[in-house]
Amino acid sequence: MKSKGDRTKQSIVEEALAHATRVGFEGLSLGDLAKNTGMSKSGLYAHFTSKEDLQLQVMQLAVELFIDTVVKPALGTPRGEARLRKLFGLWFDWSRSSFLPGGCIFVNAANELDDRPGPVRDRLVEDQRRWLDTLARAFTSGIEAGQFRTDLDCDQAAYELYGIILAYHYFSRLLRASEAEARARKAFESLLDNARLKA
Amino acid sequence: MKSKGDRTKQSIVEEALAHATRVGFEGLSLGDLAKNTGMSKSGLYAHFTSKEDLQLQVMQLAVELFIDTVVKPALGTPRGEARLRKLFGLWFDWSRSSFLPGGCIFVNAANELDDRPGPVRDRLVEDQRRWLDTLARAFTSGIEAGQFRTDLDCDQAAYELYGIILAYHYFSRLLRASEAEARARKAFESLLDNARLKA
DNA sequence: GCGCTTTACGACCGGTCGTGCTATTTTTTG
DNA sequence: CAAAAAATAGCACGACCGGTCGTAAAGCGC
Repeated sequence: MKSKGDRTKQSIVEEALAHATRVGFEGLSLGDLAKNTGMSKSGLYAHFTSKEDLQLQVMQLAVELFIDTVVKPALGTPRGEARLRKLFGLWFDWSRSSFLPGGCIFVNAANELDDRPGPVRDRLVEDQRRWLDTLARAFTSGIEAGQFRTDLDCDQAAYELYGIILAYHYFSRLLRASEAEARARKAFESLLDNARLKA
Repeated sequence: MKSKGDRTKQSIVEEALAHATRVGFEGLSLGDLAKNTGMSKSGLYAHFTSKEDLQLQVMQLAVELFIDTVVKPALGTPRGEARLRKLFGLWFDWSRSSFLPGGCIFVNAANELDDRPGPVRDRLVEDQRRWLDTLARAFTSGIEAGQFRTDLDCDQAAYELYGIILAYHYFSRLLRASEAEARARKAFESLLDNARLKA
């Protein structure tokens, strides 16, 4: 029941998402997008009320894709350490998915928007809080399952885990370091080790 | 023996550095800079051969300031753990210094330039490699001083340390989380703990 | 304080930006 | 198949972009 307009709009936003991973949200240009989608600038623009509207829809699509690729599939694995491993592994798939030629859009956006107030930033912050909460809760579940120390600071663990993810992004994207993933996985194991109950 | 031109040029680059921490290197606009420095656009532009030239000089200044505020002062403390602590502490001063209202310029630039080839990116990569090497060597010194495990993977430790720094930047700048520094320091202690010789 | 050099200015270039408005084409519906 | 509705194109706008002029003023060694 999707109209023609809905379909073209979807493809525009997808193209914009891919482009945004490379040039950022502000770097998106309606002219470029029109060229890449084979449309006229005005024909493309008619689907949105403003550039900011476009940016918001890109964020929206990114969040939906992230939930589909990372969060939902992980819900199928048992709580605690197993789910944590799954989340971590799926994040690599996400950050390398064909939708995101420039790497994780959230990591890119976090840096670009941290000093630019507005609805796009607000939306990002909201969703990132949710994601960190998901990570923290995975640690909490690990405690409840008897896998992790009862005195584990779960928010702290989520902080450190996200640090590992950010470092991976930095090493692989800026430095083009081939060992980036191995380093991230090693750090992850070390983090889990510290969280575990000691014999 | 500094001429008038040298002085104004310096103040332009300083202003550009501060501005770049908020809007990025590409976001720098000659018109805005001219307004902020009270000059005409053409008068300002006469000091540079191109916008890219300006960007390179901003990078250059940032590196010099970083070496002065972080690297050099740390050389005064003994190698190994003490120096590592000093480097870590000084980095906070750096990232909050008045030169950088938008946070560490290197963290911002890393994300902005990771997909934009060119001399500015090349320069950044070179300097960031040096910085990571400094961190790794601090760990090596800790081994030689008998403070850390002999089987410690120093590059891995540098990776994880930079992850902590990146997470701090993310938590404080995007999420405006007041506990960001405390989290970073706790993670740092945990990293050192893992590096230390076990009893 | 003369005269050369450095520094800064205002005007202006071609180009691209986001964003309207109107016409035309295409899709959907009765 | 025609009428209504939706989608797209064409065109123009004001603003701003990086960059180039020729020229005037300020700095400075002699």
